[in-house]
Amino acid sequence: MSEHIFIGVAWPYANGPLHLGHIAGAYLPADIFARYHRLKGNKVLMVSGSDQHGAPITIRAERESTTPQEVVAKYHQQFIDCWKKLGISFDLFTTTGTPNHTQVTHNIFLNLLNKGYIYKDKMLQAYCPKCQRVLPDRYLEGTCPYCGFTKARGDECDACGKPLNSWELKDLRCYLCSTPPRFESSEHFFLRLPSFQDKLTAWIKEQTHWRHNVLGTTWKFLGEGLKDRAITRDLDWGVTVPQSGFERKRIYVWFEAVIGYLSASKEWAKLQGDDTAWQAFWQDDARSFYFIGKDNIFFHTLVWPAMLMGYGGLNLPYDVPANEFLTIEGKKLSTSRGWAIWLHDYLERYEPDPLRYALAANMPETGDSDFSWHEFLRRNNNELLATYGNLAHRVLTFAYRNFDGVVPTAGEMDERSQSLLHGAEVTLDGVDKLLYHCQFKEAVKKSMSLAQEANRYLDEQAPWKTIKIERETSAKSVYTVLSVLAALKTVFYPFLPFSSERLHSFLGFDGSVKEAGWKVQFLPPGQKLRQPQPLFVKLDEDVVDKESSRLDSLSENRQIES
RNA sequence: GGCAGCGUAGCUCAGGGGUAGAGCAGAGGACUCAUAAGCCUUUGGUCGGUGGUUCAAAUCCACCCGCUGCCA
Repeated sequence: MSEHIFIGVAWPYANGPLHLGHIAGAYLPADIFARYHRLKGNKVLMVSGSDQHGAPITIRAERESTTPQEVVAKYHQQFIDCWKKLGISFDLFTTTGTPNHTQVTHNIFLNLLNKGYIYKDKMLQAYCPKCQRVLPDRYLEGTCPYCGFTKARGDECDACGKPLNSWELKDLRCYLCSTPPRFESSEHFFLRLPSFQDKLTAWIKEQTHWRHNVLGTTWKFLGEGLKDRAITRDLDWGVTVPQSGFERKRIYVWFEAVIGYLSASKEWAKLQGDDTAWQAFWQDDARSFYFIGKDNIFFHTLVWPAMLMGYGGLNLPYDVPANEFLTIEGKKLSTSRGWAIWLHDYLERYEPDPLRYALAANMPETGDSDFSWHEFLRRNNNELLATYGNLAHRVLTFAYRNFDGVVPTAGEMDERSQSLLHGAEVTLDGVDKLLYHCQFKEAVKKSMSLAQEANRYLDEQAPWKTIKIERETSAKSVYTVLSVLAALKTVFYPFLPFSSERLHSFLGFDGSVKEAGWKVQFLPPGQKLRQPQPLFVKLDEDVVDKESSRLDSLSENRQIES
């Protein structure tokens, strides 16, 4: 039976390029999951988009003497290019800047307002008279009252780690121009999160299938007690507030960005020519999955569900398989210090599949994990290429040369060969279950072990020997391994779509792996093979040194600049 | 500071009350179809530290140390 699977992926902030942490954390697992479900014959809707609002973008635009719209457009285009090159198969990747998004946001805002989940109140805000801008906490700087650090931010002291309220700081000033701010009273809307506390608690209790880290974080927030949160800001860049008197205010990004999941679904439906097509993914038995980094858990397990509960009639998340963080060469990623590997930069120089493999095989599912160029090289050369790529290449070239370029007729299958074919089906089944439960790392491992088993079989059978004595025996072994390759291109498809498609074609199939479905696609004897080529490129050892020094120099330059 | 997660073989990571696991790296071997890839065998860890609960702890508890994140 075909299922409806909604996949929401964290909205990247259109303020800078994407790095490997973003990919390992959200985009790659989401794409693996989407491809898997499509192959299973399920209906998948995977959406996301550029988050284009918020103060950092306006400030960046001012610094670069351009407009927020131009900053956003630049990165939005870069994101789209990256998705294409890396094979992240969104059904729609839009932005929060569409009229549709504004309309959907207004609809939810007014709905929650009418039901009393949103109320109006006054709050004090810091305002910089020189920048003529309301200053969010992190744009305030001053001296920490606890440790005396002179560059503490309005929300937290970087030196002693204490959380702060901006008015506690001594010598308070604007982070951008050092002018002392003045505090003004301003009217804003607030979301009554506490009124969802009980319902959320009851709902979270049922989510026993969620990851431990996600549940742990969620319970922590519930335990502390939810608090009301402002959902509007004094800004001019953002989604407008549909209330008179609020013409110069905008909806706070955190509130409208999560609504993007719904507005993107509606936009997708319109593009399909069926305005109601989104409903099948948001109602009834449809299950929704949200792929995010651990920093985003609060918004996806509590805030967004609360908004949905208040709104009514739409499915709450079925799962939020948040990943932990990726470190680079053992050090934490830092965009401001230039300690990052940028996706667009990687894709200019290397193939997508090896990266997908390296990140999936070591995905930060249960804890932070590390990416190093040495490890990347090893994964590519010793696992991907040596175990899987070489298996494909040795069998395909052997069949191509010795059996007239066609799939040989197997003849009678012995027990060993049958058990390997059975093993292929067991693997398919096992990977199926693992992917169903979002256990990506295990799924890669299990897939690779099938390739290992096939290598072992091939060595035992030695068709290169038997072909000199008994052609049928050799044909049987070759046929068996070709069938295992057919299974491998299927199990690996979610992880390695590009090489799977190539293998699919070398095996003589037409069309895409997608159409073949999640099953061992046995080869018709006599099917014409295509001239095989190596699936993966061996990387030279000096890649490690080159990339490491590149990383160091980028990082140093960045520090000199700032 | 509070809270959460993590700390397991040289490296990257699984496991999670009952004789320590995988892959890679290292060592030895047989083979040669293949991108000098593959296969077999093998070295290697008192599971961050100290206490405690238990017949039994890497696994539970307490405290400590280190790393990471969150504090809306």
